[in-house]
Amino acid sequence: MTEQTPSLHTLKVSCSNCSLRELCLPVGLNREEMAQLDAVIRQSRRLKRGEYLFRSGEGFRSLYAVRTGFFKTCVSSQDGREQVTGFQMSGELMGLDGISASQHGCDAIALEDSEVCELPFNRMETLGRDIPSLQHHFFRLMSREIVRDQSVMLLLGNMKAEERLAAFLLNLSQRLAARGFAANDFILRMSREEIGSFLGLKLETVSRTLSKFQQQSWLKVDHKHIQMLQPEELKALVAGCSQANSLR
Amino acid sequence: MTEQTPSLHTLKVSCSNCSLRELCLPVGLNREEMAQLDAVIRQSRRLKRGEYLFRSGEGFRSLYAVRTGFFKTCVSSQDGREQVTGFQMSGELMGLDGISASQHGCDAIALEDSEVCELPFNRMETLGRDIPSLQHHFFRLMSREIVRDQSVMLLLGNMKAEERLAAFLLNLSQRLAARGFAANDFILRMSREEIGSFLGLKLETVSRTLSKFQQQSWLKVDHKHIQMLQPEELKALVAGCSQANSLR
DNA sequence: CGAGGAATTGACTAAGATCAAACTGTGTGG
DNA sequence: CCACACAGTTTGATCTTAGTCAATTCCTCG
Repeated sequence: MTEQTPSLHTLKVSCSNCSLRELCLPVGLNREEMAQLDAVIRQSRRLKRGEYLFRSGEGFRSLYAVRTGFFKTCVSSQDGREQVTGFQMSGELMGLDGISASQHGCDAIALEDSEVCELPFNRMETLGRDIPSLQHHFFRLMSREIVRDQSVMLLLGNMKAEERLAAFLLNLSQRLAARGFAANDFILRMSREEIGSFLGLKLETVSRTLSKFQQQSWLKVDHKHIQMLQPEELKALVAGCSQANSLR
Repeated sequence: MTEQTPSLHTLKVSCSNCSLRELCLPVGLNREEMAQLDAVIRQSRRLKRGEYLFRSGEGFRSLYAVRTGFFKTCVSSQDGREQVTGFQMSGELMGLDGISASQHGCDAIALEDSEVCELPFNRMETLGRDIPSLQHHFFRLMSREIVRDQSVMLLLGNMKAEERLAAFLLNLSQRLAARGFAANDFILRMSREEIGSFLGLKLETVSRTLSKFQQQSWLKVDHKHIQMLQPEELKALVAGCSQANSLR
């Protein structure tokens, strides 16, 4: 038997022993199904901060799951206006918008050095036919993305600057907590401008609003380091205007 | 042979002879597959103007395709702010957001007397495993919805009132044209308030902006009756700021 | 260590929201 | 069939919020 000795870099990462399994593919697969899945998912790819994972218009072949690091996805118009459509952290999926036209509909950019798993879509589709629960999981993932987008629409269409920022911070906090990080003490991976782009605000407004929250001692803001001193106050602010908290 | 004589009301509508087939399920099915599909899709349900097709929070069982008529979907926050997330016309699908949580994530309301086909989701899912092109079609549909939502985010996050309204009218026009209706002369099925809710504007702003377009003789506005006199001007207005025209 | 990008803060502006009043079809009930 | 009520719309006046422009400070990264 000539088993290849895997070098550290090409070490096959498998879903079966991935710590993100619960977040990424929470679907009851038996041992054999899991092996099939592992056979399809490509070893992880590393990206440096600022690197593009894919660009709008590029041919679509795969979905990508964040293993480590942090991404933004954004669409931009011809005249260069950019809309950040989401920020993705470990266990979250990118590229679902590419299926419809067989080409990516947005840019995905690493906001810090990151690592992703590649999920070749054709093979995942085929596998889904053999593993109903996997197929169902993909439908759910796509649906969840649609629900999230609807929350963003509600935010952009109806909420004031303070409400938007509070909702954003609370959502980040909650997602970090779900990954075992501190909920009330974290580092922003994105700039004020990127936050603004996501929230439909200008960077100055983001900055001012953060300062305002700090003055009210709801937050301690030290550049990218955020401490939520009174998360209840932020929650009270968005209590009325959010339906669920599915922003991302 | 005891063939049931179908009454007018329970007349089984079949996909195989539906005039919307190209819009709704543009997927190369053979005769037998089409028969399987017809067996799963429920006869159409009629709704009067103002009636709810489903409500946010209700159990999710089916997707719905508009056969005739016009719908809006909207999410609302606890304190009653409403965000219209889209307007649906014949051949378009509603309910995709319900898959993720097994309950509907928005309200769907008929804006005129309408008729829908019900697509029981579990059965469609099962059928998808037998008919790969059908499965693929559903992934594409969901992805298209995500792409559309991203355009709406770009609109809500970056565009001015005039640009939003122009993009909205052009999108409507294009979709009507795709259904064989006049592109430049149509009736709005929704109120100014509903347009505003969709576009993140107040009804007064929608009204003023329509008046402005009329003053420039880009439009003739007679209540709900819109005539586009100079669509090129509207196109020029949104040329820079839209990526594609996938609003809905 | 220096340069340049990111963030903060202030002053001013403008777009759209809000409030208010008047007008117009539409539809309903007498 | 007409009159009235009402919802939807238009338009004006004013106000508020967030955007724009600008100056300064402060990291961060090469």
